[in-house]
Amino acid sequence: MGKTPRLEPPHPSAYPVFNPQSSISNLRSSMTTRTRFAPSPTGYLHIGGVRTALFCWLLARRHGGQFILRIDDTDDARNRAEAVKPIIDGFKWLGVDWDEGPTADASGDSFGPHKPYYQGQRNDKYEAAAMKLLAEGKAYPDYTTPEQQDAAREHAKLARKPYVHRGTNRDVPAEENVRQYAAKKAPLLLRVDVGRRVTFTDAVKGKHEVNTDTIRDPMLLRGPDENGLCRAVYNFATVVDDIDFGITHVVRAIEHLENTPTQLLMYQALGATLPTFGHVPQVYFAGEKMSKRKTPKLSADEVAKFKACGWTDAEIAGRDDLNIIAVAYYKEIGYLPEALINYLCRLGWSLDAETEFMTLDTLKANFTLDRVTDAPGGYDAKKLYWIQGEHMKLVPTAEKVERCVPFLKRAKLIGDTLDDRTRAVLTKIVDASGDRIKLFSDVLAFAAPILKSDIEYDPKAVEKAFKDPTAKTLLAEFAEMLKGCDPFDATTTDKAAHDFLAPKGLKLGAIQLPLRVAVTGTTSGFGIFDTLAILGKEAALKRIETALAMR
RNA sequence: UUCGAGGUAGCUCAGUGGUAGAGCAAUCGGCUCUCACCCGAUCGGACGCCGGUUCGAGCCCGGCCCUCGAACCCA
Repeated sequence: MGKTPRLEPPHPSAYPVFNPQSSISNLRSSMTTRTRFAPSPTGYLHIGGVRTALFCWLLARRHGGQFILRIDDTDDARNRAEAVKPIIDGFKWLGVDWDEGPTADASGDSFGPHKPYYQGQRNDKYEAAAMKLLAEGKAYPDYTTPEQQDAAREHAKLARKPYVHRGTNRDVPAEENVRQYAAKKAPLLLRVDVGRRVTFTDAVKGKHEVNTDTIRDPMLLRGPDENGLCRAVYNFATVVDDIDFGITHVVRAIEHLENTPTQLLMYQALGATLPTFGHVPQVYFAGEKMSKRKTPKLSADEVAKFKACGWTDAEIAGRDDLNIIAVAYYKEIGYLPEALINYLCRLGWSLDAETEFMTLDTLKANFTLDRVTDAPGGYDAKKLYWIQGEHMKLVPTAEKVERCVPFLKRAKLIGDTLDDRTRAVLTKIVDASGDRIKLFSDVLAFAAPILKSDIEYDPKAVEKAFKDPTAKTLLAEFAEMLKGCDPFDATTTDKAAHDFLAPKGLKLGAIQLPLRVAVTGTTSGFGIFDTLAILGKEAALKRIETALAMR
């Protein structure tokens, strides 16, 4: 060990830190927790990313700090509003709010003391930081040709050794490098001192130690592009920004763990205090990293569900984010944001040995990095669905109605404006449906048979209900009794049914199915007497008549 | 190939040297009006393998196996 530099994270009270770009952050309270989530604009919000973002957000909220959103678009081709919008919309839907970052309209503007928060708009800062390192002799231009580098890489491969790149001007004096770089731009590399060890403690994964011999001289700035612009590479842009923003906890996906020693050297070169790092394990699907490509397309059932919601085949086909990997899918099929949040947080993190269901308040009050698990977690759709059901039980009827409305409108079961009478009917339907509505889109299955004026009889249901020839006779007799029911409410018709069946020695089962199919066209639904009541006497009797006349 | 991270019930996770746990799923039963809800029960495990330390190992040590990830002028 001896003279080995140790890059242990400081005690939290050591914040705030050196900040090369701004003096504002030096005024921060030393106890502030600042976290960030930095998605690259891919055009959809990945649920694995959401989980990481949730951890960051919860950490900031728990400690009264700030959560910052940053768009990592150093690869400038991706810097387009349409690629950012779905990400921002996803967070808005989830209710994950950010204290600084891109504006909610995804116009490319930012808000907050360190704006802009788009890396594509911050290259001047990266260049300034890199020039400082160049002048100090900590960075140097590399004039290695691609051919030379390929050859070196091939050589290392044959020798079965990892390729560790060192550039041409590594040992050239600082002033000379400044002169050469001014004359001819090239990739700018950080000089890594060999023969040293970098150690750090990850808040999730524990102690890590790396020998600098295995760390290549990392690129800070790329060589000039066709416009002569030298754009920063991810690793460097991230470090410059995290320092500038005063990030205290860098929580990100495990694949960044191996970037960390390199970034630590950058922090050191820039003279900055280190944040705490926490690397969270991946979300798996079927045993590997969850990705759009590996994830199943919509099932036939799901497609049917979307179509019932009023989607056309073309609309479904036109949305590549209708996929369990993207947040949009959950929104469109009617999940509750708090259920997705609960599930995602539970995936790879635990409150204790048994708690599965957690409200947002519980999460905000209890989230800690040290209970993030080491092992990757597999996505489990059934578990999510169960959690959804649990959260749905807590939603009051009025709110449930409100949140079902967009689905009913889309399916054209109700008009664009909602009158009081329709709202009253919907309330009755939602109320009668009870816990059967797991997803908001489920409301359609219960509402459609009642709201549609032209009843659609499912042939299979009809077959099943009237297979027994006595069914129609019974139903016709019972219809006569229904005519006399006044008021036509569930209690009255229920009593009528029992009065009708008891003398015959029959139970409700004898008439339940034919009656249900006659008035709804399907075999399932909520309570049959609730159904009759919501339908009203006239419509109910008319439907029974129609059913009796069939075949 | 090199480096890194994992492996406890079908799945997600607890288990911090002292008799292997929870939820979900599955199966069965009860309730009811079909489903859902609710209630009850059942099924679940050589803790990846081998060895070592220990009175005692899922936990500590060593080796191996398997899985995943990284090794880009991607992020």
